[in-house]
Amino acid sequence: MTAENDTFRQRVFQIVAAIPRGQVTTYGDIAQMAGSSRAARQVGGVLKRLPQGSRLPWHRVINRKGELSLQGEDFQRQRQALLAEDIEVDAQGRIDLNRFRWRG
DNA sequence: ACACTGACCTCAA
DNA sequence: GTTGAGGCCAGTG
Repeated sequence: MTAENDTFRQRVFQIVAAIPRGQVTTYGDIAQMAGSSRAARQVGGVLKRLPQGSRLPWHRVINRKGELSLQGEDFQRQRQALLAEDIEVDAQGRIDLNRFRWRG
């Protein structure tokens, strides 16, 4: 966590913070916006290790298939957070990207 | 510097 | 519709 290595993480923070309420985007898209188009996994890594108490809307980030990538209780929490902003998520965690995807 | 991990993605079958 | 293999590359220890 040196000064230089913070750039990717910082960009991810900034991009995720910019996702409007009621919309979602994908790990891959964030990676691309952050300037490293093939670092989709890293976006997940960054969000996984968010400091507790962060107000970043991490729940608005899903995978390319339009599904939540989390499991268990985390899955439930993300689903509730999305439903709370009127995003339609079925029991399988699927979302219609054509309707809720954020276009920057 | 090295080895390993993984909230991903693409493509092939 | 599914599954699996292979690649990707920023974190982590």
